[in-house]
Amino acid sequence: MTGRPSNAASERLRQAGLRPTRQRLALAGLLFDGGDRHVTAETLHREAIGTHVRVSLATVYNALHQFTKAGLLREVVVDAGRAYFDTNTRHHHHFFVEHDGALSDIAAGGVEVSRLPAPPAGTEVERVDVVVRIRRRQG
Amino acid sequence: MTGRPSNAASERLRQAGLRPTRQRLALAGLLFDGGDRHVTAETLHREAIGTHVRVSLATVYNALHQFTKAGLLREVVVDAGRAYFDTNTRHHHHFFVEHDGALSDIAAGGVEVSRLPAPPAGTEVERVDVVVRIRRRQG
DNA sequence: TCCCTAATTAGAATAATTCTAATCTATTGA
DNA sequence: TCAATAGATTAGAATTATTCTAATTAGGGA
Repeated sequence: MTGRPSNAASERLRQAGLRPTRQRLALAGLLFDGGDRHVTAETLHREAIGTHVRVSLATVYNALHQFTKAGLLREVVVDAGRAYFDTNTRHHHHFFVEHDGALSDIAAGGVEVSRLPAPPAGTEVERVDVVVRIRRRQG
Repeated sequence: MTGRPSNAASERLRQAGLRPTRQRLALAGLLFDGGDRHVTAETLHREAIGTHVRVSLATVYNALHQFTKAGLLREVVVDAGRAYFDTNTRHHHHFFVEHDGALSDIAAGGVEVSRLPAPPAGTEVERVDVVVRIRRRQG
């Protein structure tokens, strides 16, 4: 076992300026090997533990924030009590089921926001987020 | 001091099915005597203490949630770490400055959201929230 | 290889919120 | 009017979510 690790996750981390440590590689594998995902620190940590990766919850938080700063993830604000992270970093919006915390994407082209008023003097728009809160129909 | 309290705040609470207790009257006064406001539990508690109202932070949280359930307030989700409450309960949207937590309203008519995709099968739309994240222009 | 430096990890501390036991208040009946 | 009862309310304690920082680990040059 001499060669440097050089799989996709490792390369992705390297290019983001983050050392491909054991913990980060494992978390990146869970996050990026597959389709788009939405996670919280808690769900990702539980998943890591479930696959026998030894990593603390604090490290999961650190990694999620580092990945976000590096542009590999995007934070989604839909719940005042919990931070969600999305592996889809393209501009898009969300459906959110408050009852169970389920999140799903709406492609940017799927919603049109028009007639936005000018932002307050001295400020500029950074991003426009649309959250469609939905609930399961009773029955 | 015999007559029952019967000012505006008291009446508002009574109609919401909430006892007009000393704590609730004081908080309602701070919230509703004036124009529209945005508060967090922390800012409202600080304000109450500043006006010599003895009330615990937990009670402020309770009151904010009770007022929200009664339709006197509306929760605004713009920050994953902190709950904001808005005295403007009409349908509308928000500008949010992440750096300092400043919130301001955008009248419902000020934004148009069109071409919304149908929500996932078995669900119905409860509310559509638009958050325009802005930042102070550097300088 | 060893040392130096800087990045990284995770236990401890903090911040935000909720829970629940104790307290208070309104109402009823005597 | 007064006491007893039931239900609502308050706030200290507990929990949950997140961040901080000291100790550890790892990379790169001599």
